[in-house]
Amino acid sequence: MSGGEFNSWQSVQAEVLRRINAREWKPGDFIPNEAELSVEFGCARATVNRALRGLAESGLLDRRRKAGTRVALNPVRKATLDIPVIRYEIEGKGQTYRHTVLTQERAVPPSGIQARMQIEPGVKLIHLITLHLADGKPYVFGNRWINPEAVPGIEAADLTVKSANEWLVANIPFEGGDFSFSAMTAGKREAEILACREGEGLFVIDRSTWNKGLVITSVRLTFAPGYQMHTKI
Amino acid sequence: MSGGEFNSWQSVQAEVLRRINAREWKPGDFIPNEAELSVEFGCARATVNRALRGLAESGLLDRRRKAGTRVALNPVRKATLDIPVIRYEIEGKGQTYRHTVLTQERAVPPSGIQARMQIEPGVKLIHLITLHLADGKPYVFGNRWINPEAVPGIEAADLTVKSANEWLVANIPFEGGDFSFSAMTAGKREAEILACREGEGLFVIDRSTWNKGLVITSVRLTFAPGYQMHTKI
DNA sequence: TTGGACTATAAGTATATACATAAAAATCTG
DNA sequence: CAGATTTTTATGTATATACTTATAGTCCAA
Repeated sequence: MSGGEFNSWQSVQAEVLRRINAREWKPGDFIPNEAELSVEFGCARATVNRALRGLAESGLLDRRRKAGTRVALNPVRKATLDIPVIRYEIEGKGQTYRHTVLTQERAVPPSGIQARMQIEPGVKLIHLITLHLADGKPYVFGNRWINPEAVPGIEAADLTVKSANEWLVANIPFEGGDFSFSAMTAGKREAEILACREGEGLFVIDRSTWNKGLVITSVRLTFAPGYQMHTKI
Repeated sequence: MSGGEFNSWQSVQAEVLRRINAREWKPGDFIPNEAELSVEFGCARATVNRALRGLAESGLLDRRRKAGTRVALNPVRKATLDIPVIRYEIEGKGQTYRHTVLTQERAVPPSGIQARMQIEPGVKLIHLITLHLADGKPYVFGNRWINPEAVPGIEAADLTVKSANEWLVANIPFEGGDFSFSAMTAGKREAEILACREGEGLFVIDRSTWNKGLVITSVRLTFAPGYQMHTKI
């Protein structure tokens, strides 16, 4: 072979992709090793490595040392989705953003939150209910618990000016977070706040962020009807 | 500085992350260029490049040729989520999987589907309603349209044995897909199929996949109440 | 003052080489 | 023959070097 010249990792990747799609290399098949491919493609092994690594990261190839590289059997595709700050999301659509703090208090969290945030029983957290509006219409409301232990300076911050989320991302570093996406049924409270009917299906994001083993904050975002999250692979 | 030795891209990445978290490099700041960092860290520029590229991919750094590298101002964090085949998802939880085809027909799609799949008006597609069960209980139901034009062999396939999704991922290569996640309110039909109450909030995934410019299939997955998608960053 | 050409710069990439590491396969040992 | 040990091998990574490419910034001319 080696009719074509492959002198960039992108072209190598494209060719490998083509072979997978054309079923020249079928799911489960081992493909030639990097050394062989680099000879066939007329490029350095590092170039092949770069190309294959990308495909492995996206779940299309399985690679193991010594064993080799094979086309993934069950293509668990990985989609990446952007988690924007709500203000940017709204302003990005050309709408005006506003947010209001409905309540702010110190309180002992319910047991679910307590467990998720790994808080000792009886410890009080900051509890914040906020509403974000797009063009004046309710967009999403947030039910947020903040661990003041993990967030120096939060007491002094005026969260009515900048939203808690924005204040946190701007001031408190974090290592990771976890997200869950689900749906709920609008109860009386949600219907009131989001100006929708009781019983409507609402999109919900639960998010916790942590740093140095301490959970900083845990928030449930309940979106007004019609909200969609979008991504592609 | 250069007190510590950084001889792996992971350690360089960790150190850069630490500086960002410690606000030594603040959001919006330009950080030293690769050449300078490689001197400071006592490693090759390629190693620094590898480290920074990873952080840029995850949205924490903005990199532009000539301009340089800066700490991202609005940290649009990118979460990756796995899109598994439903059978694996269910079996992975230790439950038994079963699926049934409720209806299968050829029909002209509604205009929304027609537009999304870029189908000429009046062309008939394969329309498939399926239900996936976990431990015998309704888990998700799929409302799927398949473009037979793009899927050779679909007519001959028995989709009651293998689910349409599995058949497609096993037999038809695809280049990309797009996903949207949302919530809906259970109507009479959904309530019946999923054995839930009318008016419950349900999690919905709409997915289209394409190859060579042709949309292969478009499906709406409506999940039984309680379904959650999970990811972390 | 604008707009196009030029230049300097930082990231992006390719390559040969060398060594590290995980793990499959082969070999040795009790 | 089971279990431990060694060998082999494919991927993973580091490095020096060289070249490519995008583009911010500058300069000059219309």
